Amino acid sequence: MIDIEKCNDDHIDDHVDEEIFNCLNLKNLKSFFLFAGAGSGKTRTLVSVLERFRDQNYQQLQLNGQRIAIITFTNAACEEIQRRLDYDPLFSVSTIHSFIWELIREFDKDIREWLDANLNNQIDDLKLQLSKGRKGTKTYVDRVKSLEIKEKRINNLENIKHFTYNPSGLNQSKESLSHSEVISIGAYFLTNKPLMGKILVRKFPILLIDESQDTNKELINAFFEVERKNNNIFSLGLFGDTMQRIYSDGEVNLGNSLPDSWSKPVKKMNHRCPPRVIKLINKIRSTVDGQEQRERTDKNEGFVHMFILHSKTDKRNAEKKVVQRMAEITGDPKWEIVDADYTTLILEHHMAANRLGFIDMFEPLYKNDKLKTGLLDGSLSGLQFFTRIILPIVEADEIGDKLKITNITREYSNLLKFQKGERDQLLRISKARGAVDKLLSLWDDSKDPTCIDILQCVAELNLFEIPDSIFPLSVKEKKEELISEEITADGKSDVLIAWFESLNAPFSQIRAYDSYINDKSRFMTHQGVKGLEFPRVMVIIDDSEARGFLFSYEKLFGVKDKTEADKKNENEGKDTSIDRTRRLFYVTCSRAEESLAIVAYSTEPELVKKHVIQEGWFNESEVEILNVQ
DNA sequence: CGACTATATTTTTTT
DNA sequence: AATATAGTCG
Repeated sequence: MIDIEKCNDDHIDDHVDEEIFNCLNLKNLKSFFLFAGAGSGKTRTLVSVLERFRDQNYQQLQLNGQRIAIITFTNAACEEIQRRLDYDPLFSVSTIHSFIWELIREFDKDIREWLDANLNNQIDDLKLQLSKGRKGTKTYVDRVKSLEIKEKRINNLENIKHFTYNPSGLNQSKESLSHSEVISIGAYFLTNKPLMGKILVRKFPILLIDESQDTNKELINAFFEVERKNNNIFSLGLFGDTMQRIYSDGEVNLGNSLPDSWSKPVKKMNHRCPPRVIKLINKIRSTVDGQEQRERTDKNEGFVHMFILHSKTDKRNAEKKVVQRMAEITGDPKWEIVDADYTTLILEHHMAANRLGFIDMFEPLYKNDKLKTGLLDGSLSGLQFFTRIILPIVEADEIGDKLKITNITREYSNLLKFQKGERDQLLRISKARGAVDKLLSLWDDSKDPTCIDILQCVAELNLFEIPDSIFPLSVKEKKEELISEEITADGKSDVLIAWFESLNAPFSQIRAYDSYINDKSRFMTHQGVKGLEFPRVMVIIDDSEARGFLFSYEKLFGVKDKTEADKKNENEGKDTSIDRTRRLFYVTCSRAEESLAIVAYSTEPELVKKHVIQEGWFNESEVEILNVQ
């Protein structure tokens, strides 16, 4: 009897699909806010409702030349939804940035006007700051530079026929808008230019927004405005969970003051996490809004375990130990080091670089603003030289795959680009083979050559073309010249010095970097895992290693007291850094499908232990202070 | 020397 | 957006 009731529990959210489907009636469109927590099957709802909608309305939309827009926060989420909708062109699935860009890109004249006004404001601000600030400091120099750039840009505005959107640190063209400009322009146009709203509604009668709690607040309010003006002919559908708001420009009170006409379905189930994890996240949430998720009846209980270590512990050893303990506790061999399959969540990228061992090549490039984005998305040509040519050759050599080496060489090497009807092809092939062998001899006796060594070797052999960005480093004994360039310190030598420092790292770091950037490693950031799920999750918490200032786990865990700013925010009913950290903690914990390990480095392990037990997050038996050398 | 002020630090988003 | 630290003023 009880079992049957429980089984039905797994389906308590089924009515939600129906409710949303009813909003999407083209004759009388209605907006909705779906409260959908972690693992609530939000994407499944989205997909099944849209498929049903398509079956009934395909022709009419086709006839009107209309589509359904679904906008997501990250590319990962965008791809996932596209895939699950079978890449049907009826659905325009895009990130919020590309969606807004597509909306505004034709309006060059209006963009120019907006930019002119916006740049003028910024220039005024900068001038004010310059007049108040101290001279000769780094910030002063940066401000002067920034002012120059902005003045140049504003003077050049009238020459720009078409604006573009390809902001990457290095080759940012004069025509390009930045990420935040695109969003701000979109919000401004939607609010102040009625035509824009009409175009939007005409093209996309239905607009669904994933992770709406993190959508830029000006923009989300602009969408609300469009919705208000287009009752019944436009449906705005928001999917979100306020507890998972982890970016600072989301609308704080989203969902609190929605018009009565909106449908407000709530999903209660969590289909992802095991009962023990759900108990934990409900508890973490209890002081915020008391919303509780229900567990599935068909899941194993699952595991949560917290390991507390002193901040000065050796982290590699500590985390090895944690993994061993998790294997013992859960009896799950996938926590074992031998065939490990768990995901480690770090707060900031450099924490992954430390753990995967590529910090030496990472840090110099990361510090340089022009190289930072390219480093993180793997698009730097100077690194692709190593990751796409050298690394595959080295890996092919390790398994003795001669054919693969030849293929890579043929694809990239100058030595194997034949003229038509050229003679002596065999000679050149053997020459190229000899050159590759020479290059590979750098790894003889299990040596780990530096990237500079490899670069110079390749240059000497004339084996592969060397990207412009690192070409100056391919000439041997260039070091002194670099240092003299440093003294002149123009922008370009900054970049070159960063490259020089980075490429002094051993090549093995390139392999580690490549695995991280191309998602082959087990590491992800706390903020980057939004919407994702993994069977085994290890959350690394370490304020002392983190550099940012947005989150403070030491405060959340009761080690550090509330600051004046926290008390002030609390009194004014505003978000405090503790609230913010709690939400991030909630997001990371709610990724786990089977077992969850929290690894907290603290200056006061005993205090942390006391606090997390007192909060009711963990039982005594689930918390251990590890002493690792 | 105490009091005050300026500065640096992070995540995600594109073609 | 919050705070530790470095720097400056009286």
